[in-house]
Amino acid sequence: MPELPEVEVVRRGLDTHVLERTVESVEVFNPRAIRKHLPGEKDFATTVAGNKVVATHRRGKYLWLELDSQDGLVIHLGMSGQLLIQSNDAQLEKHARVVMQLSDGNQLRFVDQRTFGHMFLSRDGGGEPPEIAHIARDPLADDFDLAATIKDIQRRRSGIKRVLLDQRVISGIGNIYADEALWAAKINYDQSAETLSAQQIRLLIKEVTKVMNRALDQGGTSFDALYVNVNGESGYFDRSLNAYGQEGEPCSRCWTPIRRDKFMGRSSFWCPNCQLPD
DNA sequence: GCTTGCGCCTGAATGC
DNA sequence: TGCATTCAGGCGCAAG
Repeated sequence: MPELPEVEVVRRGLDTHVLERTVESVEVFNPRAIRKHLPGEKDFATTVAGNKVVATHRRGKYLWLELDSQDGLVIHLGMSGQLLIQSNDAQLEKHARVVMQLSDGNQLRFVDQRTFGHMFLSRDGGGEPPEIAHIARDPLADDFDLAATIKDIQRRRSGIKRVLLDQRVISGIGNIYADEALWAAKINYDQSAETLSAQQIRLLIKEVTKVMNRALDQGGTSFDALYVNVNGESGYFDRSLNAYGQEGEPCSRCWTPIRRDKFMGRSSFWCPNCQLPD
């Protein structure tokens, strides 16, 4: 699934292939893809069409295209979403949800098998879309405030992993990066955030940032001219994972078998020796 | 206000 | 063989 580094790669791709182009027409193939655009399909298509893309932005895993009408086209890729640049005559993908005809003869296609992704038009007159104002800065953002984030984490009583996944506290961290950062920092996923020291949290954020930067360096180099995002897969999957998906495998630090727990309707992978519960 | 549980969705993998 | 069930997880809603 697209992690934050992949979303940033997509944004850069949009900068190259969509910026300064006009959206000539819009076709919605699955209304679920624009379920958050409350005025509906027809309004979406007619309001987006005719506008030029003047800037691209990202916050956490949200993208938005700034249009010359000052509206913002907000996009989230969800679990399986891709943005592809294809020529007009290229065969439509099976899971194509929204197709936008661009003025340069190409199409911007939103393809999403599992339809967790979505897009909508924010009509607030430019600037940051208010609909995503609750999304915190991610660790790669220029204005990410480390000290304030540490303080915010320390006042939460939930388990640290739930806090890491809470986009209002810190954005861009998914299940995989959370497990890997917790493993690297030797912290149990269920330990209450308020019991962690500032130093421990700083280490956690440092680890997650390191992983994101590595994936970003990788993703940035495997970029095809006609593909904004090649396959929606994380560059992180190419690297060896220390915890995520490693159930039963020996921990690479202490050889204790990695354990898997049910957590928030998903899985948590952790080393029962290195990441002792509090 | 804060914390917690879960529904949404598809297709691959697994179970009977 | 074939049908049913489980699993994956980002996000936001709603209940506690």
